[in-house]
Amino acid sequence: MADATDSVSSTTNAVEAPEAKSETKQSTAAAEPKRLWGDEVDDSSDEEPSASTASEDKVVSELNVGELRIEDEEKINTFLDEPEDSNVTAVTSDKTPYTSAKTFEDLNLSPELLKGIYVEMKFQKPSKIQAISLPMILTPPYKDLIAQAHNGSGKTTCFALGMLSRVDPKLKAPQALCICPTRELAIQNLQVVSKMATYTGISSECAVPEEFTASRSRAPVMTQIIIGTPGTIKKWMTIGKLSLRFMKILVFDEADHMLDADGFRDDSLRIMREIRKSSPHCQVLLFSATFSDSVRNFVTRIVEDYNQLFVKKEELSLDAVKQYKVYCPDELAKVMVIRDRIFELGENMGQTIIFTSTKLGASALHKALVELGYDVSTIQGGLDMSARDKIVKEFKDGLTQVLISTDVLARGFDQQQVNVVINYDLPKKHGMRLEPDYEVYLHRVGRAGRFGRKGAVFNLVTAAEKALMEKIEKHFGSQVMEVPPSNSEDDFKAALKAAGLL
DNA sequence: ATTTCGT
Repeated sequence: MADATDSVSSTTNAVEAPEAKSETKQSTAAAEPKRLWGDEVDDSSDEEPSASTASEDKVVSELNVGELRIEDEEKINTFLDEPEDSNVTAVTSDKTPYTSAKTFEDLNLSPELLKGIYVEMKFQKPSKIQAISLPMILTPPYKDLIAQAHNGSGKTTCFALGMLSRVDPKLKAPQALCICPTRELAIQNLQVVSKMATYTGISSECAVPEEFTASRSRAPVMTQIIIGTPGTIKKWMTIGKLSLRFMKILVFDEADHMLDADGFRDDSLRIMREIRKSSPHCQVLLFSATFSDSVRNFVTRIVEDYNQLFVKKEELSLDAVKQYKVYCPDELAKVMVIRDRIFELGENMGQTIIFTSTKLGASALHKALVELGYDVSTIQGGLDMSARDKIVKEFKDGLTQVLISTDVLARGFDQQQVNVVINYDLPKKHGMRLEPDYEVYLHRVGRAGRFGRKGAVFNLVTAAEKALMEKIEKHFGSQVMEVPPSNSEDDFKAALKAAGLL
């Protein structure tokens, strides 16, 4: 693959940056301390001494990716980095040479898959994260991968292409499995995969709970790519409907949540163990925008000989949107803010998602806003499957402007028209009054400003939540501007203007 | 708390 760069990189253990200039290899890497994937990468200002990036003769590429630094450790680990803005770091586990993909042609994909990428998906070239991760995924020996990727950076494409290119189109048996935390995310991912697969003849289906269908009455799975939620996948496995013998690749979307003790860890591990029993060489990919400390320590124990890729915390999408806080004396004030400010000003701002922490809270807010005469819809896990599907479809079709949601949509939900996110309440760690759930906060924020679009987040904060808000600001080190709740529209107008929405 | 299922 990648014949264009053969002469440069055939003997180096390198993932080349997409826009790497061939002349730029400099020997400045010696002083770089070894950094493991589990280490904190944030808050420490520039650990990358920018003095070494001698900018005189440097052509700044449009992707802002400079040359890679290569450093051989005494161990087999090789360290790859991007000096200029080291927001993506890849760590390979051995000497397997990887060359980053400047184009999709570099990836040795089938012509049918390539056509799907260009014609159906209308992609032109790999995003930064795709350029680096895809060669790691697709180059034999197929190593496991732990990848932290921005919200909306195209990580779905990474594992979708991974699955599609590892599947043998002629073998009519399940060969790729993707596990997601919610039904909605599984359905969304399936839509991406099946669109990408248009010309390949590769089949895909969802393994999610359905309202009127019993698993036991279905035929054994012959679909090649399965995307689903833990419960249904487990069910299909235990009743023998899902053969694992031909499984080549296992993907965890929102991997940190899937492997969090407080999330789906038990289910995920059980599924993974079963697959490894039948298919010991099944490749495992872990993708998420966030990895909490405890999870990333755990994760490195369940995969071995893995490649890894991570980005700095401050690069994780928080800067793409403007964050605001509105101190509200009580809950009524929150409703008034939504009514008088967001709804009144929001006409041309695109769609809005209002997050609540509980199903009850979602229903209560729904009731209040409907009573005020507003047309909102609400989704939460307590609803019928068909109702959930309908509400998501209406929102994705643009028929609904405002959607109230629990954290069922906090992760991964991709709707590019969403420019405003409202935290009706702030995410808290389970059972902890004063401890914010930073990961959920970041994922909620990530629903706005998809793919670098403009966006604004309004945190509606009561006195009881003030400490949470302060901790969140401190944790991310990002400015959350205060907007007064009631004085005049002008403050909100200014906030929305600053966010680029008015 | 939230998610997913089973029972």
